[in-house]
Amino acid sequence: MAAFPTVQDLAAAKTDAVMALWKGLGYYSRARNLHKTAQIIAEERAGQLPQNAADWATLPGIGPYTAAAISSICFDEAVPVVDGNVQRVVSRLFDIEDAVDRKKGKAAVETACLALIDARDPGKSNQAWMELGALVCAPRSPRCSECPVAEGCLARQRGTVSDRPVKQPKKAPQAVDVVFAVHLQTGAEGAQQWWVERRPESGIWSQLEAFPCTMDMRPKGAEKAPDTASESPERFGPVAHILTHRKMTAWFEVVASPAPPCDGGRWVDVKEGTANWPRLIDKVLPALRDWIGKK
DNA sequence: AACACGGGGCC
DNA sequence: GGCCCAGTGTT
Repeated sequence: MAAFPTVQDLAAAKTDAVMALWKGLGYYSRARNLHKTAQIIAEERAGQLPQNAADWATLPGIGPYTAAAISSICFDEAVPVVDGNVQRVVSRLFDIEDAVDRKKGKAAVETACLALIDARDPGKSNQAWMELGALVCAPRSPRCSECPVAEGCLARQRGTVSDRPVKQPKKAPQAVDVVFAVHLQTGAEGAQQWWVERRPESGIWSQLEAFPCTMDMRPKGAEKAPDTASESPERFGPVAHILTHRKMTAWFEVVASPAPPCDGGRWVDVKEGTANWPRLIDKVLPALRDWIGKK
């Protein structure tokens, strides 16, 4: 607000300036979308803000939650603001058995919310329900004795508070075997170097650098690495690494074949050289250097 | 519907 | 130190 007090200021700002202020907050696409939205409002809408939730939701970065929050708080529109807190409060109040992150359960929460909005001040009402979830109707150890609506809470009457909200069971991360090919050479100055390639634009580790690698999904249910992939004098590993949806097991194999010359690849000093590594590689680098040194 | 984004809170 | 959280956009 200090740097860009008006929509016009934000619209006129350089992307770098916006990103610099956002630094450290995460979710950088939000800053880009905010900037884009300011430009749309300033340049295509003559500086006029949308006046209702449906119109707000057409702008980049504004989804149902933000559209409802802005419209109810700023324009007194009686639309429910459904965030994680409200999902919890409402699913307990009405003891909703459907998963709140599925269509049916979402709709049930939304419908119940409509009955909860105080039309005298929709913005305050929405903020109150969110705050109730944040401070009283906590995920664990909710303070039911301090809750102003405990009397009418169905989950409390039925003893299902700790079972609400129901969420769709998330599927187990898939097991993946990764074999990195470590090509080595002795550089012009006599330093040992390894071959590093830029990752593709999309998919895992995009924008980063890594050793060339193959990735094999393990058959469903297979937890242990197949014997053929297990430890051998030729490869360093196994290295376990967990991502949001993948459970990786990695090996690093020094290969005899010459490094594949390609655009976006380069030789990096094993000792000093740095690259934009994925965390998986970053964390094993010291041990990997050690292992190569002993070979 | 599944997944990525990136920090912070919590155990 | 690892696990989970939660809106939005993309696939």
